[in-house]
Order: sequence, then C-alpha cells, then structure tokens
Amino acid sequence: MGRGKIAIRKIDNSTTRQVTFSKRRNGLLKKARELSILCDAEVGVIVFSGTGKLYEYASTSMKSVVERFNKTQDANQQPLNPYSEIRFWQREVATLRQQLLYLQECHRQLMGEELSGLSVKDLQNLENQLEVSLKVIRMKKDQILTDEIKKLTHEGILIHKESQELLKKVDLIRHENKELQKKIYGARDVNEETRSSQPALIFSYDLHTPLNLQLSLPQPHSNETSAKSTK
Amino acid sequence: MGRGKIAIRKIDNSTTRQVTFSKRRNGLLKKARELSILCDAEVGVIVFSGTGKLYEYASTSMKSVVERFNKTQDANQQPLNPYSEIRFWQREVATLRQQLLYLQECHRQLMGEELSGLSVKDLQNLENQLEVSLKVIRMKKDQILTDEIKKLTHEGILIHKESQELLKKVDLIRHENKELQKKIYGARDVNEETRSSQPALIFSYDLHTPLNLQLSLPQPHSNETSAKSTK
DNA sequence: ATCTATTTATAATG
DNA sequence: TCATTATAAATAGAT
Repeated sequence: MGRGKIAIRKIDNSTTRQVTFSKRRNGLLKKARELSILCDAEVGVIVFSGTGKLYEYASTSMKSVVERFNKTQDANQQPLNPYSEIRFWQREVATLRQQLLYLQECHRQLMGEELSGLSVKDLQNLENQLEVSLKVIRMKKDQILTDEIKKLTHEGILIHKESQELLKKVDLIRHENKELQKKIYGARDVNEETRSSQPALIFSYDLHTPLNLQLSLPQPHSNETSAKSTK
Repeated sequence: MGRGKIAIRKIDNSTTRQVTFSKRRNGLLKKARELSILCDAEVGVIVFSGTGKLYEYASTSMKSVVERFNKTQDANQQPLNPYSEIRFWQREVATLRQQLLYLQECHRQLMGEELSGLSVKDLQNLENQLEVSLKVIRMKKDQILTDEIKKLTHEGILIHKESQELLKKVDLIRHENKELQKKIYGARDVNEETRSSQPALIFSYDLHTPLNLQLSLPQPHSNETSAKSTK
C-alpha cells in the first residue's frame, strides 16, 4: 500500500525505518482504537521503538488489560507471573509474621512477661531453662573475668621484674656516678662533697619517680581494657 | 476501505460486528507483526472480544513486553502496579527476616547459647534480666500452687464437715434402727442382740469407709488438676 | 468463506 | 516532521 510494495523484513535504511515506524505505529494504534470501538472489545497495544521509546494504546487502561490478560494466563499455566509472585511473597510474609509472633511470645516469657496462660509445668520448664541459662552465663562471665585477672597479674609480674632490674641499673649508675665524682673532684671536705652531690641526688630522684609511676599504671590500664570489652 | 464507508462507533448488528471483529482483529495483529519486523520494535497486542475471548500478539513474549512496560511505568509513577507490589512485599519480607534474626539472637542468648560475642557488661545485664525473670516466674508458680492448695484445703474442710454430718445421721439412723429392732423382736438375750446388731455395724463400717476414701481423695485429685493445667 | 468495490494506509518523494 | 501522491493493503458489504 504505497508507491511500491515492500518485503516484510527489517528496513535497512535507518531513516526510512524510523519514518515507517512512525507511520505504521500511528496506523496500528488507530486500528486498535477502531477495533475496540467498532466491536466493543478491550484492546491494549504496547510498542517499544528500536530506541526504546514507549507508545501505547488501551481501550480501557493498560492496567486493566494486563490484569485481565494475566488472570487468563493464571488459569492456563503455572509459570511465575507477577500475580503468583505477589502471592508467593505474601505467603512468605505470613510465615515470617507467624514465626515472629511465636518468638516474641517465647521472648516475653523468658523476660518474665505474659505468664498468665502458663501452667505450673510450663513455669517449671521455664524456670529450669532460665537456671541453666544463668549458670552458663555466669560461667562465661567468670571465665572472662578470670582471664582478665590472669592477664593483668602476668603483666604486673613482668612490670615488677622490669622495675627491679631498672632499680638495679639505677643503683649501678649511681654507684658509678659516685666513683666518677670521687675521681673528678678528688678528696674534698665533707660540706663541699655534700653540695656537689646535690645534682646526682636529684638525678637519682628523677629516675625513681617515673618508675613508681609506671608501676602504678596497671590499675588504670586494667580499668580501661575492661571498659572496652564491655561495649 | 470497503464497499462503503462506516462511522467509527459500535456496530449495532451483532453478526456484522462479529465479522468485522474477526477481520480487523487479524488485520491489527498482522500490522503489529509487520511493524515489529520492519522497524525492529518490541510490540505487544492484547485483544479481548466482546464475549471475553483472548487474542494476542507479542513480537518477543507478552511477559517481556509487559515487564518492560511496567518498568517504564515504575519510573514514571508511584501507583501500585504488580512490580512495585512485588517489591513492597519483598521489602516486607526483608524487614521481617531482620527482626526474626535479631529475636533469634536474643532468644539464644536468653537460652544461654552463643554468648561468645558478649562483653562482661552484656553478660551481667543478661544475668540480671534472667534473675528478674526467674523471680517473677517463681512467684507466679508459687501463686498458682498456693491457690491450688488453698482451694483443696477449703474443699477438704467442706468434705470433712459433710462427713461429720453424715456420721451424725448414721448414728441417728443406727439408734433408730436399734429402737425398731427392740420394738419388733422385743426383749432378747444379749448374745442374740449382739448378733442381730452385726448388720448395723457392717452398715456403719461401710458408710465410714467411703467417707475416709473421699477425705483422702484431695491428694490424687490435686495431682490430676495440676497435671491438666500443665498441658 | 469468498469476492470485489471501495476506502484506507502507506512507500516513495519532495 | 509534514505534505503529496501513486499504489498496496484492508475491509464493508454482498454472495
């Protein structure tokens, strides 16, 4: 129907193809509309151009047409269509809600709430379970605390040893220091020696102070680690 | 395009309408196929006749066309179409699954399982909670048992009173019986009287025995009711 | 269903 | 995209 006849296969020329698409697309939608009106039919047409653009016609609404279409498909075949998929997920939701409700009930009972429906035997079972739980939890807690104490004790011993060795070194150095002072200043009167030894004494004091501070560190350090582990 | 031109409105004549439907329906589907082939378009056509019969054409598959259509609709508008509905339920499922997982974790911890990830503080909280629960549960259980005992004690008292009254009546009847025997048989020797009173004694014994049994009933009865309430 | 006169759609062209 | 036009295709009405 045109100046020339064309074979029904993909039009090579892109421009021609696009022009033909436009014309025939309009023709198709027009024919669809005419059919629906003339013959009182429900018609839906969906067209995607090669470039992905959407054109549609629906005598009623596409939703209505597609739903009606899917219903007939539902009756005919099993394969997953949107509606059976919706039903699938709805069933899934129902199952999960049931599980959730059951667990919530259990949870409340374990929390000592909503016990009104329970028998003495149920309560006894609950009590036994909680006693077991408590025992396990206390053991776990004790284990953690024992480990912590053991670790800290070990650290304390190490630090103590270290401090002992440092003290020895300090004594050694102090001794050497004294010897050196003797060599440098030779024999002096007692007053002068006392005055000159002042710097050495200060030095010795400075060495001892940080050592004592280091030894007192484990206490705050242990608090910090236990605080961390409780997060 | 025919012997005569027709207006585009519903054809009155039912036969003519059906014939036209058949012709134009084929024409529409043919045009749809040609469009899809010529212009490399994805096309879907759905037609429901006035009588509800389905005719369709899809260049690829109706599922594909409708899905693609719905995707574009998704992007454009909010209204609930099957696909956004599926996503809605899927989200619902995801939320429920999450809740369920959380509750399951809580539950296991309350059951004294899977405690490895917990800190001393967490364990302490758990322990406190379980102690509270235990206290509540034990109170509840004690309440039930106390009520049961109270009830049974009350029943016992009633039954005891009843039995006392019955015993009185029995004594009365026995006395009357004796009087009647005296009247009927007159004065007899002591031996005979003792023999004849035998049935009365037996009767009295029979009356006492079931009463004692009834009094001892509360014990098994209480067991039975508590067993029932534990189901 | 088939035929056919006529309308309609559209291919080629501008 | 729009208009024109020659021609193919569709189809209304008749058989």
